[in-house]
Amino acid sequence: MNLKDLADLLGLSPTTVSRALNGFPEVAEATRKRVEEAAQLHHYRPNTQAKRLATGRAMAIGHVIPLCSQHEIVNPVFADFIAGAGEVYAREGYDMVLISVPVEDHAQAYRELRAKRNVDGVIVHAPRAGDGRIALLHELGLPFVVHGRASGVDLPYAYVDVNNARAFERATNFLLDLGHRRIALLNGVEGMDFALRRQRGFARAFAARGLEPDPSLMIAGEMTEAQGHDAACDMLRRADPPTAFITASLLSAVGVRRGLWELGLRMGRDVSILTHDDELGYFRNGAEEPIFTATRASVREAGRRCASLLLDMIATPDMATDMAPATQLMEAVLVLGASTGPAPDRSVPPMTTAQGLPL
Amino acid sequence: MNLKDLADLLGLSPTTVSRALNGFPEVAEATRKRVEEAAQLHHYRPNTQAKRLATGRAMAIGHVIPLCSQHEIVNPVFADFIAGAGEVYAREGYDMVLISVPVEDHAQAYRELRAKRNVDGVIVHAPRAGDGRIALLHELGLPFVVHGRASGVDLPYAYVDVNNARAFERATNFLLDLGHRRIALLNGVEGMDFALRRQRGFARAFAARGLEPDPSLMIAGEMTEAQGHDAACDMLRRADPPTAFITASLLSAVGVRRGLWELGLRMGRDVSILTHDDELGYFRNGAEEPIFTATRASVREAGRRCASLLLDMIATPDMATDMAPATQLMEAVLVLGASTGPAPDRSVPPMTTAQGLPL
DNA sequence: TTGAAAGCGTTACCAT
DNA sequence: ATGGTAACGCTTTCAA
Repeated sequence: MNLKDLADLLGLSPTTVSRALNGFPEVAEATRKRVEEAAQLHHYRPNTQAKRLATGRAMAIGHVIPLCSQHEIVNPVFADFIAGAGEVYAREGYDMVLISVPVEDHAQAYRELRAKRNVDGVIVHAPRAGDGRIALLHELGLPFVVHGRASGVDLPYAYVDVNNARAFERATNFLLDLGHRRIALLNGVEGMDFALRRQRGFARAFAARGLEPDPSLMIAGEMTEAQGHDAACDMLRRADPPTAFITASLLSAVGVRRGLWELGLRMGRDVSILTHDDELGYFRNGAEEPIFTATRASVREAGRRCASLLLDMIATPDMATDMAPATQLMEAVLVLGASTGPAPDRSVPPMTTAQGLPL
Repeated sequence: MNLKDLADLLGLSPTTVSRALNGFPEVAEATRKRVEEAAQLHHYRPNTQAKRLATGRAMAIGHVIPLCSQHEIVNPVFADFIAGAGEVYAREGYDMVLISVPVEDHAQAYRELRAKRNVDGVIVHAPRAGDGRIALLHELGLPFVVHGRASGVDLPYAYVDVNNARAFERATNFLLDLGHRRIALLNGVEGMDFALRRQRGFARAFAARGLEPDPSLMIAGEMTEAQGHDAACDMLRRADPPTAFITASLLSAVGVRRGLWELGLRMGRDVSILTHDDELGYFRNGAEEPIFTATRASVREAGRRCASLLLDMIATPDMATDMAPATQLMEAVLVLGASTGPAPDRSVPPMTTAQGLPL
């Protein structure tokens, strides 16, 4: 059942039927009703490909996943981001196309994407510092929104990001206020923009007090349970162990926690742990809540915002030139709960949400 | 730059250019060469939408994600599966379209998918026992491959699955052989087919020795770290605690392990833990390796196989009627390593791969 | 070996 | 308010 069949059936022209179904104002109300009923009855659905060809819009958004054989796609955060974005696309009638690209040939892949015209825009995942994709997409004139940012890229571009630097600065300050001086930072893979910003915030807190973090307590790598465990065991066995850990993901924190147990130490008494839940701006003390669940709402929200932003940009092309209002920085939220287990010697007071802080 | 432009440029007809580029045998070798060079030079890429409309093939596969507000999409396994499938699609020139559907209206969603013709086939994720989607897709005549199976569905259908029942039967037997009688099963969400099969295997091992598992030691739920932790703490504090745990995911196992530490117990000495890594058929003792990494290769492979299978089915439509050779059952692999920490009283011998076992 | 022309199922412009 | 017709950019059939 296509448009013509339906039109013939109704004794109308395809034009009128199309107009009726697409809500054009000039069609008579009685006609519209008749058309809609017939469409319903015969389960008519316009052929996507034909529509796309005729309108010149792909009605699809590409999510390009850098496939460096390792991280990112395995990141559970990714799945929730996708879920959030998917909500928006579904509502707006867009398809979400996943495109995994071996990191080697960005350029080629994006060019093809552009030339083949099968997406109207692109979400850029996992930006690195100085990420070349931004300049490339600019050059190609393909609308895009970055999930995160890319330090060192001077071009204007739309993004949705968490305030990673401030979040880690506050977390570090919190620990410094409690008297900690030897604080370990378990960060994400070097080169990733978010990791860079987190490190900056960490260093800034020290610098503000004329202090310096110990470089040997700062490590970068995959944010796995093993990373946390190994780092904790290694660092805590040294002559001058850290008294606190800040980790870039809940998984790492779980690992640190396991390390503590193995060494007979107690979280909140012997060692403090602050966890930043992947790209979300949540911190908490330890991992007394289920892994992943706490963060999901926020990542979903980020996905939703990225998608909406991009669809807006596509709808109003001139918006692309005036990028400033399109960028969104989700302020990090600090949620520091009491630690679990036996009452800690040094209790951890709840901290309020960081609202309206300047960037 | 479209086909006509290129043709004009070359002084050829669009027909010939199209033929040259699509490898038709009748075009002169010299012409083909000339066309290919010009195409390269001018970065010509056929318009996807036009091609799709003309050929009637969407050149896209849909991955429908049941969005029950909770599980599945958060499942990190999903991301790797997608990566594997993505490899195949990229190679074959297919797009991967992600479609998240609120569980309520399957039927409607699949019907639309079919009517709009924007995918050539579908991968069914997270099948439940008696999953209605299989009958629906059959009825719609939309090619599909299931990742997993659906107990109680009598229709023939193509799937790629792990031998969950046998994997859990073997794991249970392994523990029973060691003398364990009170074995806890920390399973996935009730209703999911894979969880059902795992439970069946577990029960089968007991039944084969005329034994019965204690129902109070069998729980079903989200496979999170918290699930494992809470279950471990709860069960181990009882009057007759389990001496071993079998968990349906590595995350749960990490939780159990944390529970042990908190209660002052040692893995491998006081309590054994066997972990089944999500849908992969890997078992191991504890979690001494990084979470998620061990499983990745297998899930990717499953993704690859599902995708290839579906593309084959699409290429040769008659294959759909003869489904038997299309199904693939990946035999579960048992990898039981030595436990970490101080030498356990009861050492855990390495177990070889299960190969060529009957279903 | 090449080309002209007719689709593919829409939308959009210009009449009426 | 409705209809004829020309795009959209490709593939495919039929001639030459």
